[in-house]
Amino acid sequence: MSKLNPRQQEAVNYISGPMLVLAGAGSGKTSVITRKIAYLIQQCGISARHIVAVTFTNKAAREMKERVSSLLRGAEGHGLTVSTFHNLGLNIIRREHALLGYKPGFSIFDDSDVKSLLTDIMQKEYAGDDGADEVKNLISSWKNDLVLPEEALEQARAGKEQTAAIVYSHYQRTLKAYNAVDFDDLILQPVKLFQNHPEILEKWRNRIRYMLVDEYQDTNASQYLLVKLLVKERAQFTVVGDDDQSIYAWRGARPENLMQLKEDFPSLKIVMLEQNYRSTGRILKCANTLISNNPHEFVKELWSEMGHGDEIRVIRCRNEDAEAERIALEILTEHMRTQRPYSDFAILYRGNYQAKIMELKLQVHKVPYRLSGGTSFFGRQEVKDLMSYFRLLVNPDDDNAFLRVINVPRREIGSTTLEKLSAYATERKVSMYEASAEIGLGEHLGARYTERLARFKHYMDKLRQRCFSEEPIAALKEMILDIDYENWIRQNSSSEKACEYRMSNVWFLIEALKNTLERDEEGTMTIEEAIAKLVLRDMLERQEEDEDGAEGVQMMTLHASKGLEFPSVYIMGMEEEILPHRSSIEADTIEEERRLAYVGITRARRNLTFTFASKRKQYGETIDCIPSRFLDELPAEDLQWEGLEEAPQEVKAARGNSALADIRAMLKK
DNA sequence: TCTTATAATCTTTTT
DNA sequence: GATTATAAGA
Repeated sequence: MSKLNPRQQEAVNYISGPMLVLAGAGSGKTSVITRKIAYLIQQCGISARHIVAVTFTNKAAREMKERVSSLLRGAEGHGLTVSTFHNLGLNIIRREHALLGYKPGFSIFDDSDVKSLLTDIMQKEYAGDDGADEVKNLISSWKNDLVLPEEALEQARAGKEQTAAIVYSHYQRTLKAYNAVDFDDLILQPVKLFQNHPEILEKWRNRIRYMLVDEYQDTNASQYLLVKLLVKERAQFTVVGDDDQSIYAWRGARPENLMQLKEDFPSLKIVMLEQNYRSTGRILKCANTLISNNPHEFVKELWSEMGHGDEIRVIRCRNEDAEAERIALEILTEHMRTQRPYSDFAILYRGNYQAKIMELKLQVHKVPYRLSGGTSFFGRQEVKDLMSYFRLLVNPDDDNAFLRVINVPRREIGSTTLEKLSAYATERKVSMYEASAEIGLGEHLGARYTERLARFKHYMDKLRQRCFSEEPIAALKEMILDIDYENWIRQNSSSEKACEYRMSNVWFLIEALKNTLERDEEGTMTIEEAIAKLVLRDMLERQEEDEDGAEGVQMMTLHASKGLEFPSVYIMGMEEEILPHRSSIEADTIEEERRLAYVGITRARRNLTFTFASKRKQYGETIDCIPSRFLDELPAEDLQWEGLEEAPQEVKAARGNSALADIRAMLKK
């Protein structure tokens, strides 16, 4: 406790009522949460079983767990729950699935599953699939706002919204038929359950005596309601958040929830943490000046005792190639000169697509790097294939998984056969998998094709039995050999090397499944649950870290960098249309982009460098870039510009940070 | 009826 | 500059 400053101590010690901790970047927020958990257990005599801490990412949950256990002795921490919102929701649905009308082994649809299902529905039923993405976003925001299909139909106004609402109800029925939930359901369904079954809610309330929520500004309406339901009258909770780091409004987060808290819980105690233990004064000044351009409910200003520090550099490069080259070379020479490990450096960017060129340059100069986050692993064909096999094994109702694996590898079952199977299955009201071996199918399909379908079903049936009665891992490994998946991958790979790499992903996934089963503390995990955890990416990142070791330059999106810190930070692509992103300029959500830049800046401990390109290739065409407006909002006296010599007159003038709007207008013309 | 080759489309961020 | 819809071969 002596390591904490007075404000932090206050935040840890106050347990008699609801509490909000407004924690600025680098103000020791994780310390407060972890120490508070230890305090609750050791000083207040609350059993760890009754404490639940919720975060947004698996990474944060894992880190918190580790830090808490280092503060505790022996079995004190046994039964403590530290998990993501989605994992908590999954556990609730798992335990209460019968009441919600789901069968055990239900599938979790990830983003790409949802998208393919929606395009399918729209093509079949509503002539055309244009705007499937838009519909997906609308449905997601309805779900985040606890709007059910019937209500959506009522309140939908414009034509677009109306079709979306119709698709929504269709979509929800289909999910139910597939015995599947999507990510939003993981929160929505528990909330519905608690609202309709007070006795179940009571049960969970008795289990959860104290609740802690991290990154509270990222909660959406349904997540907040879930918290509110669980803590209700007792109101024993602490939430920690920072409105300046709210960067997830686009997926339904409501930073207003911070204000709402004061209204919902009038006895709310607020503590503000403003001392920063991470960055130099210059970096903080940069961050403060930038964010002061946003309107504020809570005004806070970060300060630190870390000294003034070096100037912040802004480097202009000829094009995106030179930009990446510059960063790679600089990290290389810095590493050589100062012997600082590569892991001291981080490269941050707005979109994942920017990573590609950077990766290339790092490889050329033999700089080791670690690319973290991203959907890349689960987006891989071989991973999707295998996951679909897993899903179909534990959930035969999952038509989506069925369609993905039925012809992988080739079983000579094409679209026409599947159309007919689908029509028959719908008529009989069974899943496509179930329908595959039904006698009546023969009336609609030739013997040749019914035979092919039946053979597949019988194989999977046998495999399922083995998975549940004997060693599931061994059975799955055998399956991969049975279906000769390696050969299928080889045919679809450009080279033998690519094939090898993809097969290593396959075995990695099997290993991850095995480890998830083995690392379960209670020893009660079933294969269904292990697969569900895999979809939520739990247990996966840890293994990646174990394998690669920590050495290497860290590359990630600005979003993924939240909560982390690095001695040296490079933020690339500081240009209009990138940061702020084009669509944010159009939608007029510049504030969120500014907060994104703020998050990036506050990741840096000692050195901070911005880069931008004056020309860049897009759509295969070269376009002129305009430096980001955020650069102009930084304190000019703390910046050191570089590479402006050959810049066009307009950009040069922009440096002085005046009359910028005019110059921009000029450049745009 | 299934598979392979060519043309048209887009790119934010994530559990 | 890479991934999905469409058309022609097997």
